[in-house]
Amino acid sequence: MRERGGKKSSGNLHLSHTLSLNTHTHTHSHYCGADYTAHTRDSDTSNLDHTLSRSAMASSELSHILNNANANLYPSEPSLHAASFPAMQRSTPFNDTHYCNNNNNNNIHNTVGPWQQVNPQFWSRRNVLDWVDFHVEESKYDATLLNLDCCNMDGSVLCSLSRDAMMATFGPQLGETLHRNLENLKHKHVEDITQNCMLNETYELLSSFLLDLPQSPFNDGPTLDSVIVQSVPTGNKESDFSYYNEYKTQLTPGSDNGYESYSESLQSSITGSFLNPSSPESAGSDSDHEYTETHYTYSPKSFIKQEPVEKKRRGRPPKLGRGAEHFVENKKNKHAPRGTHLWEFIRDILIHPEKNQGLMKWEDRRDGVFKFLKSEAVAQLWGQKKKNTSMTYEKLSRAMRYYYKREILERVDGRRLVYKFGKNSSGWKLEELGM
DNA sequence: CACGTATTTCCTGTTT
DNA sequence: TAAACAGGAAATACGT
Repeated sequence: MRERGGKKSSGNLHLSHTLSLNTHTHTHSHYCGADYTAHTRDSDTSNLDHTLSRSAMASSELSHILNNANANLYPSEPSLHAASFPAMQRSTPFNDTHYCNNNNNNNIHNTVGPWQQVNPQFWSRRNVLDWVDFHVEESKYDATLLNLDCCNMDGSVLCSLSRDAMMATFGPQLGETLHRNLENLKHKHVEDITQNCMLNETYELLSSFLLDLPQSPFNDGPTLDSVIVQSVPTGNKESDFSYYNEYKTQLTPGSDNGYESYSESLQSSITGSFLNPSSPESAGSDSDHEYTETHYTYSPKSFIKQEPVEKKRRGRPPKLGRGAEHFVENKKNKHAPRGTHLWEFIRDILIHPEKNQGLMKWEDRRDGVFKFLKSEAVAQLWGQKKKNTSMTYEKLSRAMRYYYKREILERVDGRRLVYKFGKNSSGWKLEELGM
């Protein structure tokens, strides 16, 4: 699993091995597809994945990529388990060069792990471990100086660590390297998500998208480039991440299942692209959030946390950046188009079962009862749509609960992750959809 | 600018 | 025990 081009670990401790011996928290081969006996899964999800994997094979390259990823992540599917990462790597602009921008090792091109494909936020503990291990080896750091317990965290926890926490955890030397690399990975992943999103929307949905824009400047003869350029975020991504990091003070340990983490991140970055062609925000740009950051100064002996310059923002993040606002204004005058609200977003995922890749499913199609299968992935997708990287299912579900009172949703008691559309919702019934 | 709406964030407590 | 669920309270963006 940690082949990395056959490179030997030059006397350094293999962290992943050591830690897994200590903790027994890891299942094996989350992403290599070699050993898949350890996984057990919800049968609902499993069945759905079978279905979706089949249907997904038909169309785009991204679907193909997703299947390959699923094969690695859900290796219990016998027909798919042989597929491997090359397709994924091809699909993402995320490359070794970028990843390796902090070091000069020649072996690097062969030694990066699958974790590099994935938003660090979704890393499993195993991924975190591999990532730390990689840097320990690259920097010839003496791993015996590391407290292995400190590596026992998943990506969401890792991402929530501030710079000084990283230093404290991994020591000044390694901590600095890791911090810098993590920031790069996070930033790069945001770009990847955006690019994936744009390309999918553009290629898959360009015609309907443009047809939907009677007032758009594109009527003069839009080009793919013009769409993409207008859609690329211009905001300060760093602020988005610090926003996320600083808010995530309560560290909720994420799933420890590597396959799930991979899957969810892929679904966040890939599946989301298919959804809501008419949503303005999905084509919008980052806003110039002015979230204040906590600043740190470093001195050899101490880390001094400086007080934030301003108070931290709370509540709803800005919908769109200025550039995109412009764009959307042209797109549709004034009124919020279909897909703007959370319940519409959820509905739109549900009414495109062939494209939702197992994020959600109908429990009772006629009654409008549905279930979140990958709640955190849906939340991430919603966050992606709203340009809010800190969205979680917990927060999304709070918004869902507000719908009960408005009768957009009805309660479904005793069933976790299950909701039902209420009388004030629309657009989901078979009749309404002409089916 | 005030106000209403629709979240988003945070929190405490409860249930599964 | 962790993950969901429930809702109150407050913050925030955005439209009117």
